[in-house]
Amino acid sequence: MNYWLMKSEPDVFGIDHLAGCPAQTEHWDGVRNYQARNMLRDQMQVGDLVFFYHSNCKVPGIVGIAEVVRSGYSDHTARDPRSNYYDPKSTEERPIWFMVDIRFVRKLERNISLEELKQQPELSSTPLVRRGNRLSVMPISPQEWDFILSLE
DNA sequence: GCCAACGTTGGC
DNA sequence: GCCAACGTTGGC
Repeated sequence: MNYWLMKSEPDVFGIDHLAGCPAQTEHWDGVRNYQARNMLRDQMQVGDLVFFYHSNCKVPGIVGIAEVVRSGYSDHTARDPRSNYYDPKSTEERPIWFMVDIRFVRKLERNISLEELKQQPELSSTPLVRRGNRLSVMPISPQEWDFILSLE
């Protein structure tokens, strides 16, 4: 059982989009970064919990919780020439890119902004608050998970 | 919209 | 295999 944080732009796919999906479940496609890919492919397990983070918006921060309901499998958008995420190097037999399925669990009672997270000494070593971090999927320690929830 | 930070690409 | 150029991310 692991904890994660996943970033998404609310204008593109926000927490309310996830909540509105059939079965409140959606595949998390389009990750095209090897470090994030490795976590999707190798480490994320069914039952893992995910902080849903809104990035590239007015108030970036954690807005909800989701659960991994299918572990890593081939990201089919890499094989779709019409997709923004098309990568001709990825094939059915040898996929390069992976995705997981996540299901909406709940929204937080209030959004916890990046600004607020940065002010917490307990979170000083989490990758999220480190400057210049661009990972769209990152691990959260159990201690960090509990602490962040205690801010809610 | 700016720009710092970072990852990827490709020439050599 | 180095590294400059380029593209992207994402906070501000």
